[in-house]
Amino acid sequence: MARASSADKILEHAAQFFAKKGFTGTIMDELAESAGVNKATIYYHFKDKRRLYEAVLLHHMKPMADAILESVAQQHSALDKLNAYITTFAKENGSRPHMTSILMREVAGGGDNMPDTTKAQMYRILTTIKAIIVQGVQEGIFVNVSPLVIHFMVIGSLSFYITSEPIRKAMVSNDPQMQNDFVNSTVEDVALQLSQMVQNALLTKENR
Amino acid sequence: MARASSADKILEHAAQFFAKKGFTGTIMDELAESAGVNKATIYYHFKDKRRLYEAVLLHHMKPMADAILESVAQQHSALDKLNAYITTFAKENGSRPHMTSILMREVAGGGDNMPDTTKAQMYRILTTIKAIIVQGVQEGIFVNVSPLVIHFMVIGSLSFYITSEPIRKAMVSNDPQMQNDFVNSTVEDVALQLSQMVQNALLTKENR
Amino acid sequence: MARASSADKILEHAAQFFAKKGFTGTIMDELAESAGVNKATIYYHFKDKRRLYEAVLLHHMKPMADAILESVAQQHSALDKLNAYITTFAKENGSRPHMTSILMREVAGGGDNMPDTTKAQMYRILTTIKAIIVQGVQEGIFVNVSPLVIHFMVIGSLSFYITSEPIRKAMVSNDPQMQNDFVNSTVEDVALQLSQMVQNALLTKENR
Amino acid sequence: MARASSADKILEHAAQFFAKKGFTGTIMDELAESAGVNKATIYYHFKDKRRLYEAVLLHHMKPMADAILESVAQQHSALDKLNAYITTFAKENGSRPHMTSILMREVAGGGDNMPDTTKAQMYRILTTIKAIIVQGVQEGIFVNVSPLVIHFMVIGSLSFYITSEPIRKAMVSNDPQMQNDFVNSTVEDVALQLSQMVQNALLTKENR
DNA sequence: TATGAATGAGAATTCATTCAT
DNA sequence: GATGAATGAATTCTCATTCAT
Repeated sequence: MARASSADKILEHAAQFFAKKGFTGTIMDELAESAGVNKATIYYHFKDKRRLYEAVLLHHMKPMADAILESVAQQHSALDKLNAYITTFAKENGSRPHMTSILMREVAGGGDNMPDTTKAQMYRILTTIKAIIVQGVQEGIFVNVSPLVIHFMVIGSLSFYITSEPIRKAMVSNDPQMQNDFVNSTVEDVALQLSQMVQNALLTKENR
Repeated sequence: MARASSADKILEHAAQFFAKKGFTGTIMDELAESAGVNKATIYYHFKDKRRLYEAVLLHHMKPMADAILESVAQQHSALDKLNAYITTFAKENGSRPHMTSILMREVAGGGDNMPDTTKAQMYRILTTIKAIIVQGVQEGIFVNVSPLVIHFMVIGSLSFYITSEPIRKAMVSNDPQMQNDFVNSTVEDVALQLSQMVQNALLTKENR
Repeated sequence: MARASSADKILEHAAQFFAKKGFTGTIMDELAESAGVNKATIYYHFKDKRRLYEAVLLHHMKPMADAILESVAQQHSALDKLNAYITTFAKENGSRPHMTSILMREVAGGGDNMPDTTKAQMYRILTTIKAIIVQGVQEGIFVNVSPLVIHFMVIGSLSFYITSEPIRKAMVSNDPQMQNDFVNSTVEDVALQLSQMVQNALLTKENR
Repeated sequence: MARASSADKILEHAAQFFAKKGFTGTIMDELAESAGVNKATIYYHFKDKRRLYEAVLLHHMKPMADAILESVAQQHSALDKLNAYITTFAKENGSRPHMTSILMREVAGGGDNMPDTTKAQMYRILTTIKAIIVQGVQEGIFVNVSPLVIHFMVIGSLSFYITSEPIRKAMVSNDPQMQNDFVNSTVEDVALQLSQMVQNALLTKENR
């Protein structure tokens, strides 16, 4: 396997930094050192900090959205699609925790510096959940509920769960009793419980 | 009513800036101009940027946690407490959207910048939901589920809902059809739906 | 007399640097050190390098153009005006050699980064010589010649004379015989000779 | 005709850049792109920026000085020599406007960056005008005047005329009336008028 | 309380130059 | 001859903070 190129290393470390420190909190000097390249090399490949940021987002968002849409497309019933949606969303975000953090910051900041390419991918994901719910309602198995609420319930729950890991760890270090409740679970566990809850919330009485 | 003091104006505009731009993204010069005060005046009142940040958080977090704990304390059954928890959390955050954004950023960043006073308030809130669920399980009406998952479901859903408003607006401006689904709803609506869903998820079959 | 303010000191040293090194050749660090102020102080007063440059030009160009127009206005005949024009132009430039250098660079570069305010002052000067020549032609004492050629003859000769001093000195250091011809003369001398020549060139035969 | 070699293209574009932007203002990346070659190719051919600059100057200065000295040498009387000097100087510079700009910048900057080879050529030109005037004085047809003043009058007038073309064009674009005076003339025209004026200035009364 | 001026310590970006291929 | 990648050394600009008034 080929050694990771400079550009790849930069992209990888940049994702970590942007996640942990945010855009303004990320310092190019530190990033360069962390990635093991000269600072000017970052500029050679990405022109400037903002474009590096955009490159990082693009690098993750498209595959993530692709994975979600694909896994949903492979299912037929609205219920299976919903589960696929939640599961894949959880899996993708769980394996790209940096991206989750970055997107949370973007949401918190009103998305003002979210590149259009990223917005486009978010829109694809949002459109997908909407279609699933519309289908479920037509199938007569879902109550008529705002797709938006469902969407935010899913991404909100999972995003907070994924990104809150360090905080949870810090919290329980003061209170070992909470260890079990707060730390020892996986994204998959949470996704499963979430699936169950969302089903309970969405399914009409006669379909539960 | 007394004219807002310099310190109050600073606090107010600082909350906006920290929410919109984050801690590192907030520039003291811009804050001063926005608040209509001299930059040195900020330093006179708050010593430095970090202490200003802490003042902003403290200013909002304590009342918020107080309100939640109080409203929960006024209820007796676990179910009523749960509803009070969700409703008050939603109301408090809905009226302090800046705080919601700031906390989301903190979570995204691993809480490294979060002052201990803020952590303490978050801990109070977290402890409350845990107690509610424990009570519900003891009452035999709740299934035994991780309080953490419930907590993140609530704060995740609501936080994303509240903070995503500008993004949602931007999204629908391209697609007026989505207007109804994506924008025309209130935090209260969402809190109600969320309450219902969380109940469905938590209540044992015989209690639904 | 008040001590020179930081802004004044910066302006003064900046003129020297821009004259000697050009815009791109001027290094803010060096300028700050030379002016005895902190680098950030330059930015505090002038925002950025370009605006500092513009401030320097504005600071000199307006008084220079004013002086020329005034001295011309005090004369009545075209011939006296012409002499006033040349003499004042020479005196003003002789006492602001930095400005002369800066303007030469601007001319050499096509004026692309000459601020509009500077262009406006140059235009005033150019308009003045034109009016003088038109008047002289109407008075019947000047031959009909392009004012532009006269203008460039005057500013070209004087600008080269003024700015070439260091080069001339360097040249004669190799050839002491040339000392007399090349160095020992003043701007006033040259202006006088120039006046004489321009008169000879402009006056109709019967008026010489 | 052979396709221009890389080195030729570089030399050509470098002259443009050095004229338009100056030495420090010329950026190797931009030059490479403009010349359509890889940046490293410039270094392959010219070693470094300074040597490229020297190559550009040498490429033009020697032929220019040669042409002037030759054309002067073909004349016998001081008057004819003077005319040849002015005419050839104008023609050479008119056909190498980049060189004129570069030399103006050098003069403006005190010649610190001027390579010795270039200084040598300038010295040849300067020596020539001096010899012409000395001869004219000996012939009894020229008044005794500083050759330096004559020299600067000639090169100043012509240099400003040649290099100011873009500025003049910009000026008249606002004032079409000036079109005729300011733009529609050629270097040859100006050289002719200049010759006439310099003759009037130099010739003793009885020889005019 | 409040402020205009000033600044030290960064932080982003630039740019001439080199080098392996 | 030529080039894409990489870099060291600047260089411009920023920003939290201080201080005299």
